[in-house]
Amino acid sequence: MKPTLQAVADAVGVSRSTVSNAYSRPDQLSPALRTQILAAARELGYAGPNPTARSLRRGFVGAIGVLFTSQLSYAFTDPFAVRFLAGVSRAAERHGTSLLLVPLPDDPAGARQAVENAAVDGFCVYCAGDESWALDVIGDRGLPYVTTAARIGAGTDHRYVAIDERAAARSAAEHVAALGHRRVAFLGDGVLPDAPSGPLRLSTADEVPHPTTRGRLAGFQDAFAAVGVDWSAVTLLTAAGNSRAAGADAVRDLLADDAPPTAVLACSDVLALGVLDALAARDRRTAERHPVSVTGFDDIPEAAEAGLTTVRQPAEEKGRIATELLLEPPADPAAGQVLLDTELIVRTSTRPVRS
Amino acid sequence: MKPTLQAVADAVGVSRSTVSNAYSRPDQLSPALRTQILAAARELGYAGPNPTARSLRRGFVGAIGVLFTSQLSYAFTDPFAVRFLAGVSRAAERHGTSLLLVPLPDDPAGARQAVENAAVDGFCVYCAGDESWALDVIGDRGLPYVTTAARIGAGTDHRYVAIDERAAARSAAEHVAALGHRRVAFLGDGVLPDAPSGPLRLSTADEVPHPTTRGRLAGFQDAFAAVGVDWSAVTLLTAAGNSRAAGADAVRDLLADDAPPTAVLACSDVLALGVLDALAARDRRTAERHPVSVTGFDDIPEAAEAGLTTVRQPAEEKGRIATELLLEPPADPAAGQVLLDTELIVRTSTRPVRS
DNA sequence: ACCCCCTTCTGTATCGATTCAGAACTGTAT
DNA sequence: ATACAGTTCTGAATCGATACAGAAGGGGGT
Repeated sequence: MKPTLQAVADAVGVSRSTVSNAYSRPDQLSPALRTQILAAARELGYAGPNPTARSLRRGFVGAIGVLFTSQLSYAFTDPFAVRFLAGVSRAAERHGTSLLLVPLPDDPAGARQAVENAAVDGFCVYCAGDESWALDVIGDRGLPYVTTAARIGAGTDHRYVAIDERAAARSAAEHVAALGHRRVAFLGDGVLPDAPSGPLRLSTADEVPHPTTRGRLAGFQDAFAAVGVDWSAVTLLTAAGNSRAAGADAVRDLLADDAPPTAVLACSDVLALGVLDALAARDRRTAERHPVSVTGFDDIPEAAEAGLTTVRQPAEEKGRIATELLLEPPADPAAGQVLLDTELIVRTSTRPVRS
Repeated sequence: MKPTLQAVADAVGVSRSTVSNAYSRPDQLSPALRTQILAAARELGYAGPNPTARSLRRGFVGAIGVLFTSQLSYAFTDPFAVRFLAGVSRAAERHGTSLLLVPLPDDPAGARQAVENAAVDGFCVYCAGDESWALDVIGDRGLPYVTTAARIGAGTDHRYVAIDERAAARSAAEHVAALGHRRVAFLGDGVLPDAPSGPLRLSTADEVPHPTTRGRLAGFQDAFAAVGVDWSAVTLLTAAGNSRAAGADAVRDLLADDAPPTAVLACSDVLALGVLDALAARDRRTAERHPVSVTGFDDIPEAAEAGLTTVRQPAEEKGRIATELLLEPPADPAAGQVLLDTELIVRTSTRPVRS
């Protein structure tokens, strides 16, 4: 059995409080006694106060939870999420706060419990699906949280760091529209939950449950509606998961059409890269006859190498700011609602439509 | 003030134990009462048992610590570390265990405390520097740990998942030697602590403190010694940090020499990519006059795109196995010491020396 | 000498739950 | 009617520390 504070106190012949002070408040006892206590502790193999007991008594933990509303291991697959995490860890590092990555089981009850049982002082929620249930649980626990998307219907004290998804997506779509493209496809991840990869019919973007995807699709729609391309004229594609493979799967059949779209607008770089993969896999003649422009979203490092036209959003900064917002809440609630700038990065994956 | 278990008990008119059972051992009370208790809890805004108190009483936490013996944010910068983390998270996910990423302050005392204060059931230690102090602290706390490198002088019960660094490095060096290269440079990260980027003199690889780097340098040396190239004839380079920029910095001066080495063997892909950057930055004439072969180590995704010859080690598997070893220790201690296979991947960055 | 203050240390209450032996109650077999 | 076995619930002890009010001891000023 590992020795406790009490054991050390007994060994030295002082009270528990004094030993506690030796560790946590050195100014409360004489240096000589402190040295003696620490020596005795080493002797006994006491490695310092039990973190759990300390947290219980002190009322705080020194760790924040990071929640991905999707598989945790997915977070390490998406370069954007990794950059976000890098930002989070940088801010946490500065505050001496640890990061608790909480995996969420697939079943709702289990996921709920995971959030209830996390020993943390607050949550940084990376929105990648339906997270409102989690925010409710966190709220019930009385813990603060910060999200990466504005929560609809939340009060003015709700802190978040987001981008204007719709405007950002529109900027990409306007660029593509300006190049003359009129027969286009929109590609999103999980546009409708559980829908298989491939085309989908939807009367309006409002039907998409996930707010980020909804916003981006709406932005695409805005730009094309402005040049007279009706929503019903665009092909809407969904991918089963935000992965390169899923992106490729989603467009494969469409590309085999007689008259495939001249441009595909994807809701993420990862999906867009998958589209590029699928395009590269076509035979030479098809590729020449039907060139396809592609845009992504996020501007992950791989996008530059692939020459992908995309919308850049500052990933690391998003993570860093979110964490800072959580760890040191601004006095002014308005300062807790951050909208980051985005920038259209034009590369070689978008070209004028062949006339 | 958030309600406690006691508050719920009082509201329903039962004992604390019963409320506790309602959450943790549903079979210990009648379904009717349980329903009533949960309803009352919801009513009061009680979000379930306090995780910290529960951990204290139960004696375990449900989280494992992940320790990078370097800046935590660095972990998200190195693709190899990210793949490793992906493996860790996959295994943790399956066990319903959370991951506590602990940032280590620069000062030794603070770093020690960070390890002492982490509320976890065990540690997964990613070796990337000097970690023996941390292992000592973890051991003193009576917690289990798994490392990514064999610990010298550790007992047969020490669990780790590693590769044969020396043999792996030798395989790369033999390939380069077979291509006829004799004037070569070895490049490592932090070959000597605090040494600035650039050349270094060392009488033997044994002087390198970090075991991984030491093993790899020794492996390089083995192969070249076998073809008659003495240790004193190779240029030893150190980089200040495992980054592309540091790798480029380390070789820049050397490349400007009249007779630069014909090959650079790096201890990581990240450094090797930096070398490629530096090579690409030379003017055309120099590049043609002095072609340089380059090898890396790890086989990160970027290596393939860059055509980098490298030694592949299974990153995700390393993380996954390490975590499994921690969470479900094998009965047979020998099964706790895993050596993974490596494979030399020959690409275009190595070519026969010009005769 | 006396009083007061300051430093150093002690004792007790407390953080919020879980555990486990046993009490109370119910129903069943004898 | 009695004993016995289950089920359901209770109470006290416990996990390992920290906070805070106050006791003890030492020194300076008058």
